[in-house]
Amino acid sequence: MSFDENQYLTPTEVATLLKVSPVTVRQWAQKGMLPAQTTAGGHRRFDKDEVERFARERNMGYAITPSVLVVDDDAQLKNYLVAFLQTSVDGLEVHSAADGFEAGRLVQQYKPSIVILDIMMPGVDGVQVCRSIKQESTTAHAHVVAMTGHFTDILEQRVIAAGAAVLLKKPFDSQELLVHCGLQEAATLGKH
Amino acid sequence: MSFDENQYLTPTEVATLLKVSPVTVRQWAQKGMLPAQTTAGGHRRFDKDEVERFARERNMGYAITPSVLVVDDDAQLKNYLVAFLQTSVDGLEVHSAADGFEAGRLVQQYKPSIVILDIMMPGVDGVQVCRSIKQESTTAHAHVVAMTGHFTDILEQRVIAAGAAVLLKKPFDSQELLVHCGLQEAATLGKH
DNA sequence: CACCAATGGGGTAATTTGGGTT
DNA sequence: ATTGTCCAAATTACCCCATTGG
Repeated sequence: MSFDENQYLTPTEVATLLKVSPVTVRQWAQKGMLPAQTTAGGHRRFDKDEVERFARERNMGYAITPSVLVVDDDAQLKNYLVAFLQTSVDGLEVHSAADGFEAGRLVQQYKPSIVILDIMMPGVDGVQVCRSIKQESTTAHAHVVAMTGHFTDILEQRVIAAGAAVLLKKPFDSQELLVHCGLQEAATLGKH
Repeated sequence: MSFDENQYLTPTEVATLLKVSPVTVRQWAQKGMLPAQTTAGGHRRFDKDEVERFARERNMGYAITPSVLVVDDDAQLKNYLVAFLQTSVDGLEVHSAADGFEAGRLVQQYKPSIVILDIMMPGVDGVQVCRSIKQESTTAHAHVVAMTGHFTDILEQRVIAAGAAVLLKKPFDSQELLVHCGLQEAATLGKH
């Protein structure tokens, strides 16, 4: 029961995620169904990705902590969005990136359920990023909410074609963002 | 300060690598299972090679499979380097990225032991990328070989300060690359 | 030199784990 | 196929204070 930052999972953590007892997880590991590494003392450690794959292959309910990734080079807007989301939705895990490299790293690390993406960042082809997120199976599930200060119909078409759910025109209403993220209900609950 | 690399690892770094808590690393050190040097103030510093040996002797996972990530927007050079590395070193795992987003994604996914990085890619601040790789504990171990077509002493200073092992001036000799990657021996072996 | 957040050390107590067996 | 229980051992939490590194 430790932190979310760790890349590895302990047997009980896996058990909790897969809604099973630790003993069962142990068996799966012994039978080689679930690949595991070991510590010096022989305790097993599991890779998040392996567990996820294991769960998916067997259609098990895998309780992934929903998280949001905000990608924008405008530090002010980025920080505002992070703060807004964190205060609006209780317990929501929010990360942010200011450039393409960080965005890629965090997408792969957290595999967020929602990506709020500025598609007109200097030096970053947002449409390509969106396409990339959708092409990789480990991140394709992400709900991409794109945004831009230079809205055109053509751009909107391209962004949607790349897999985004919507292209928002800056500036936009905060509540509108929540709606497009599918978080409006959670937000209402969180405010009480 | 920077001869070559971070030859030494701090307790938390070791803990992250071996998928264990810092406390446990401390115990291992106390019991003499894992050799450690100590600072004047009594804090422990671990030798990279010792940690690797420790992990190998107990066949814990620990990224023993060395892998290389090539980052360059020039598709021709990128593909050449990938092909060259794969044929030079037998069984070497090589990946490549052409933009910042892909680079970030692959760094996080494979946590390569070596990153060959063009630091003057359009729209990508290579120095920042290098710094980012070195700052994150899960990828800080990577040996970064930077390269550029616009070599200056100032740039070299900045790149090295950001954590790269070297800044190569394009064009460079393939053998030279292997040397800076620490792969020359493996290459020789692979050729027979 | 002082400041400061993050990290590390020592120690004890609490929790978790693997394996055998049910 | 999954889980309960027992036990010795491994790992971790927690406290308090020192060190590290900017």
